[in-house]
Amino acid sequence: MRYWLMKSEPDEASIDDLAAAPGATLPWTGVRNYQARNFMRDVMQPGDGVLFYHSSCPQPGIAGIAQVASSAYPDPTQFAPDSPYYDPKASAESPRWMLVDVSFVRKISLIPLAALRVPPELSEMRILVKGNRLSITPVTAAEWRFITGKLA
DNA sequence: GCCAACGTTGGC
DNA sequence: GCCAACGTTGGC
Repeated sequence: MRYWLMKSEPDEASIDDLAAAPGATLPWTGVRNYQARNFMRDVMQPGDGVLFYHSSCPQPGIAGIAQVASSAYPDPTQFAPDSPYYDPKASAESPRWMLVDVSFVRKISLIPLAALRVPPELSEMRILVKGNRLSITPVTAAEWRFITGKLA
């Protein structure tokens, strides 16, 4: 069992959108970065814990808890010419981009980015390292416990 | 809108 | 394989 932080722009898919989705589950479409893809393809397992992070918005921060709900399979948006995530170099025979399904666990009162930067226990979090842009990053068990342990 | 930081592309 | 140019991310 591993833990992850996954960024989503709330305009695209917020924690409320996830909760409202059919089965409270969404396919994590649109990842077009190899490192993030490899995490989903090679390392993630159903049941892994996910910190659902809102990015590129007025209040960036952790907005909820989710979990990995499938093993990896090809991201269908790479094959859709009308999708912003279309990749002409991908084909059904050799898909480039893989994703997992993510399920809602619960919403939390937002933990702002600025609050994450305060405790020394979280100072090594990948999300907080300067220059980090990865949309999916591993979270250690200690970081997970520290964050989820403080929730009401 | 700005800008730092990073990833990808493509010519050589 | 190098590296400059370009595009993107994402907080502020």
